[in-house]
Amino acid sequence: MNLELNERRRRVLKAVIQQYIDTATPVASQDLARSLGVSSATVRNEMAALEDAGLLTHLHTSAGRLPTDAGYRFFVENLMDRAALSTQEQRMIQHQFYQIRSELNQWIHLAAAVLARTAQTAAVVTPPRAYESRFKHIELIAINDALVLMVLVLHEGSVKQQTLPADPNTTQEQLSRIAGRINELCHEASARVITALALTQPVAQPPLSSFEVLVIESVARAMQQFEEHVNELIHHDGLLEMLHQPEFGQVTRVREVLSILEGGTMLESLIPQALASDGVQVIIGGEHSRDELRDYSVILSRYGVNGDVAGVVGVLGPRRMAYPRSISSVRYIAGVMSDLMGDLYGERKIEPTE
Amino acid sequence: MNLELNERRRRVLKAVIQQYIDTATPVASQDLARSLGVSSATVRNEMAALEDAGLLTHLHTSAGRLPTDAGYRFFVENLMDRAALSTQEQRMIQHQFYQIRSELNQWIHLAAAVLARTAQTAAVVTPPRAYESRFKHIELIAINDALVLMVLVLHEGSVKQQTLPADPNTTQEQLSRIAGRINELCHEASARVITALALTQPVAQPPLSSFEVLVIESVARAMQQFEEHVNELIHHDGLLEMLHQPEFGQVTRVREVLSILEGGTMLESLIPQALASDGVQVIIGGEHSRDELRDYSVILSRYGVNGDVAGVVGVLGPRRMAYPRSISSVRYIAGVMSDLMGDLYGERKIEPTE
DNA sequence: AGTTAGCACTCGGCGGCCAAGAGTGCTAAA
DNA sequence: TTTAGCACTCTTGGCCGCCGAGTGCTAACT
Repeated sequence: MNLELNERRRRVLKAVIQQYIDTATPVASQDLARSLGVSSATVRNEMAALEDAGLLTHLHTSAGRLPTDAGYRFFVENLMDRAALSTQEQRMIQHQFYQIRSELNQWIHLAAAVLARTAQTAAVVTPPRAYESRFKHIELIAINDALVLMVLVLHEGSVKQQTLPADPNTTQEQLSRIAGRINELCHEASARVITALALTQPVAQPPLSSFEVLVIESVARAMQQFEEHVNELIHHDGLLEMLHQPEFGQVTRVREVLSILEGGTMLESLIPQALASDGVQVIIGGEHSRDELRDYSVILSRYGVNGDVAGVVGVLGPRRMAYPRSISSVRYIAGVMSDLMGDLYGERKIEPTE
Repeated sequence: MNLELNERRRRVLKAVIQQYIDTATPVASQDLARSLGVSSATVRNEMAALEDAGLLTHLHTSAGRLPTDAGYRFFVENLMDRAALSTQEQRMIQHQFYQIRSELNQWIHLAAAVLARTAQTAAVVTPPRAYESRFKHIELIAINDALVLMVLVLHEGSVKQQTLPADPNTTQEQLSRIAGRINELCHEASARVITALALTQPVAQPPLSSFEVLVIESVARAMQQFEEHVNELIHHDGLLEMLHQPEFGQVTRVREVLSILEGGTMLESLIPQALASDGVQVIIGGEHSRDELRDYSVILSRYGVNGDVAGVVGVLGPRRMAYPRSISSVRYIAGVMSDLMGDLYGERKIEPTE
């Protein structure tokens, strides 16, 4: 399709899209005549041709032109200028991540906030998730006579906590010994292996106490739950900024976007796809498989350590989105997060256990 | 003021408010005439008297009446029927909390979700916070050659995690020994005490290594940060439900409420106040000190263990809020959460260290 | 004195109408 | 191939008048 367009026609298309993204109003032939050095009539002819090609439309006869999904797609793929972040912006972002580098669970908050601000739309981030979680460490801490706090650390660095009932007279030393034993038994094991361990009492000396079995079962359950639910957690930010866009003039739109962000829409179709692909994904309006996304565009990228742990960052906005800027922002943030995770996991490789 | 109102006048006020809460449209004298057994003219006279008393208004001459802030206040304090949750609802809620009783950090999510659903507005919940955090336990786990994951457990059960740089050749056994030593040194100490510990190298044998000092400093900093920032985390839910209310017909309202929930408005004035008071607080429209809250009502309650750890649950909604139902819901959820926390902390009392 | 029927009056909301303006499509000339 | 000119289309905003809802007041009734 791109071969059919001569240079001037491309220029017209590009100008229409850029101006429409900028002003949110259909662009008239007059608007482009001066900057292109031709008359408005000529521009109209070109526009009509672009409309025949399916790249532009208009809402009614006497209205200016605006891009179709195909128009945006062509723009994103062939026309747009890369809008790299300024070095100053890059430094600021780097600096913010550097400041919280040690607090892993704040990464996604920061990423969403920064992305929402630089791309000027709603941002979504899922926490990093290992392809298969592995047990790293467990700790048992007496809370009171009857309760024990179990802190479970997984290989990719996530920490889960849970309380367990305990025998009234268990001391902290006993708990530490039990934790030590379980740490050895479960060393580097996957959820499946640990589940098996809890079921088939292993030939261990001395045999496992009922409390030890309980702990192992809890570990297995927590790891399973984690694997199942971790990427159901989508953090988002920047909704407020996006509401300033004119497409959110009526509340039904707001409800729509809220239920996309907080309902399961993103998870069910977009996130898995982004996890499975390389590079930055751009999905425009009607290209979505889901009807409720028809009026929105989404830009997503995987981040993380190759073949190890990964999550997704991206933005959601109206079809009329600042694609160049948004794409650059998503790419950049994904890069920064990947680098950070590389520092954490880089030196180590998970090798298959069997 | 409540003495001036005779029985029938109270009935009229109550009926007006209940119907207005229900329908969101000003109520006409005709609407009440039948149910009160008098003519509409009589009702009009009563309404005019209630308007003189400042409890009702109307938007223009030919419109029905609606309550003023003072009217709502009088209703909440003298007129409304307590709307206890049905035993079935109570059982459902209890059950849901029971299912996640072991996962402390999910409490606030569940509380917000349940509250939003039962009260049918936006719910806000802050995590529990101890009046003064105390050190409980620390664990150091090798992540890779150069990084250590520090897991810090505070007395009230919250868990903080952080990565630290380490000497390249530190083994897990060494780390465990260091953790053990720090656990003894910091036992039950407050942030202040630990900060002092890091500064004034204590007379310890053998003297603290530079890594040990780093860990202690990190613990102190994490505890301080926690104390300062913990109730800056407000979780909210139910925004989407609330947007169905007719007062959110225009997007500016939505923006308003979003910036109340996500900006600092709640934290700065409402949360501290709720933490400092007993029972359920109801603040109606213009009673708020903050201008941006003028069109909203807030119902808040502290929850937690007496004198130990506490957080806040509550709802935010339009002035025209289902007060009876919302108040009961907030009270009930606060009770459930307090009970749960009692199970965790009840058996133990924090005694002052000096 | 309290209650009620009756009635005039007020005000918002809605639909219809018109004029203005924006922008196109087409035609014919350069 | 480009462009000037012009008729045509469609939206937008303002204005007008009607209708209905609901009140406030007065006078009659109990």
